[in-house]
Amino acid sequence: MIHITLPDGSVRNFESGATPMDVAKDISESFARNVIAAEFNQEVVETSTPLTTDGQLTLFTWRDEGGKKAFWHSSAHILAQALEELYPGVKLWVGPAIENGFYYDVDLGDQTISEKDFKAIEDKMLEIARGKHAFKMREVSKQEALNYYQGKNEYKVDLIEGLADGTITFCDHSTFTDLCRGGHIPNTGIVKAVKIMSVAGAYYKGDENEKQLTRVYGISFPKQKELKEYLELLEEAKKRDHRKLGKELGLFTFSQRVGQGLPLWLPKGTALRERLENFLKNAQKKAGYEQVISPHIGSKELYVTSGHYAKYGEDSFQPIHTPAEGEEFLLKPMNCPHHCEMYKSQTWSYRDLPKRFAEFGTVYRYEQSGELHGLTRVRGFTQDDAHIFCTPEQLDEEFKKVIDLVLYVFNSLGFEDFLTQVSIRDPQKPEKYIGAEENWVKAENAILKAAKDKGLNYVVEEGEAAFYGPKLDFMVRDALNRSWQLGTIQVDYNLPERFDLTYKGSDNELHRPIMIHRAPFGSMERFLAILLEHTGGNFPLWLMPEQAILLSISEKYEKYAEKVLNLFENAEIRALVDNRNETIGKKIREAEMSKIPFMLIVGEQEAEDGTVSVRKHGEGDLGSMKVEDFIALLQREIEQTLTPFEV
RNA sequence: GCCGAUAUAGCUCAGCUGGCUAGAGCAGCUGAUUUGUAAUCAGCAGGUCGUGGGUUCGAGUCCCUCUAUCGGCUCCA
Repeated sequence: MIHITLPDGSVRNFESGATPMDVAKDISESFARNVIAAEFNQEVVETSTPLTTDGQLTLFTWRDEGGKKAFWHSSAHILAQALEELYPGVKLWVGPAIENGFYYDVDLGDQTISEKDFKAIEDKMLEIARGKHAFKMREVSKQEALNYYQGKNEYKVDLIEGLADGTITFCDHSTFTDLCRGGHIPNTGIVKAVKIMSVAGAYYKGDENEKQLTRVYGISFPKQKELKEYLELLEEAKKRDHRKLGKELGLFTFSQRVGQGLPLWLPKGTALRERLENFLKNAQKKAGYEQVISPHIGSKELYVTSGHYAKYGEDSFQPIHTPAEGEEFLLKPMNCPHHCEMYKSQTWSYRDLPKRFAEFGTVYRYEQSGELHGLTRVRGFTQDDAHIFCTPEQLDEEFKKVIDLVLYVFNSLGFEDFLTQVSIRDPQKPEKYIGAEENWVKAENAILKAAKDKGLNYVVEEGEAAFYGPKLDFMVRDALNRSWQLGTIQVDYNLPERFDLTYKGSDNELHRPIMIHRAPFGSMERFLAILLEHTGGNFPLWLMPEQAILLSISEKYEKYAEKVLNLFENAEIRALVDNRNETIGKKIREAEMSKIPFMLIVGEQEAEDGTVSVRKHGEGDLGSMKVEDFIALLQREIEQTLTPFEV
């Protein structure tokens, strides 16, 4: 019998010869699965090492974020050492763990790293790892720290100057030393697999005006197998890339000649998009919205009034001049000013409010070329925009109604795993925002209250607000786990002020309405992109461009196929017929690849019995059934995926 | 915009260190075949190798410009 002291101080008894893994299993099965290293009496041991004496055992896991962070942050140290050895004179800045892996920012001087150098870096890292060097923290005085880097590394010196004496620590392993706050695995030997993922430029201190350093991205694992699985996962994710699927499914395209960031919607993509629009229009109609339309350009004066011009004038497409009249116009970068003018087209009583103007408004923004990305970041896109003009008393209620609408949209499209974020001002940078302090406070409080009352699980982000007001954003991740803002709701006291919007109150005085900007999808382009990546192109049945395809065994059954198609059309089922002179195998293969949910094979048997032989995408043969039974089946499935919006 | 990489037929890709009329599969067209649950067979056609310039006896291949795309950074009303 041996006595093992666990990290929490408790002592347990085990048979002599028990391994750290046995101990871990004893604590919990799920814990054991995540053990990556064990330390016994301050010696790192294999998790399968038999323990024969009493002692203290520390287990390292990456069951939680902390474990992964320590593992990857330690790997960043190994990367830094490898870079120092391979690129003499390299100056290190920082090397944190990130969500998947780690990076290190370095100044390579006049040297460069490219993909063909990755293997050498990986080999060097593994060589260092195999040395099983312990990570040892030590405290140093500010002066010692400065002396160490003075004249050798201005980035570290700058870092240290911002730190308080007495809080500075170095971490050593092998012959390598780095300024570091800590959080490591016991030694380098636990890192068994590394992969350099990419190199990129990254601005020093994240500031565009500073020097650009080289950022080396990597990932590491305690087992080779896990690295392999991770890389396979990435390959899988690539298959769901909306740019690839959009091409394969014929939804949209881009043309170098039309211009970058300007998507071209093909017939299938347009049908899909229109279906999404109608879905939202229906819900909005129930929720008391009225559709409006505004033009694609507006006078520069309009955006000067709104304040957008001063803030974003240089980032817009530059003014269109009409020399004869001397006027200037901008391509519409947002719809709100237009809707404000619509509001001003007549006088309103408090009895008329809230007024809800909705528009699928196409806007144009001159995004920097390097920021463009498929359909998620484009220069011309359509917002499912609406502006609600309401009284201060109505604000809370209206805001909550909008949250309900956004949640309805997300639920109907299968987005369950979204984040909500309350974006407020950066108190350090008041110059970024317009409007009175008291209004900002009111607006921020209104959003926080609504989010709380609705039970949203939100995070608060300082400095993420729009320049005219705070917002509540709904974020969804793409196939590669990158987070994108989709739905947004914003409270605005400023535009009503700038446009001098009013309503007559019950006291017979004029009052200022409050404006809510909101877009449940965010933009049709980005929403569809993320939806594509989530579903891999297998959209909810109600949204599918083609819900069923009739595949004739041979051209002889064309008449019957057409007859069934007619029945479908009467039942408002979107279907088509593949009556080509091809084998049934080929027709099935192509229908499967184009992700049509139901394939209906019709041949001699079916024509005789008035049936279809049903094959479901991804599932296979369901057997044959009467045409009317299939119609009922399909309609039932649609009802299950699309519940109507309840106000 | 910045750093790095990439660009060959409608699509996916091959073309080694520069060397005879640039290849394949799929898609397309023509013909044969009339087919029972993920690719029937044969033939034909299709590319000024992203653009413009340069080096060279010779450039898809090497160098530069521009354009677009990809991974990041910065930005995102």
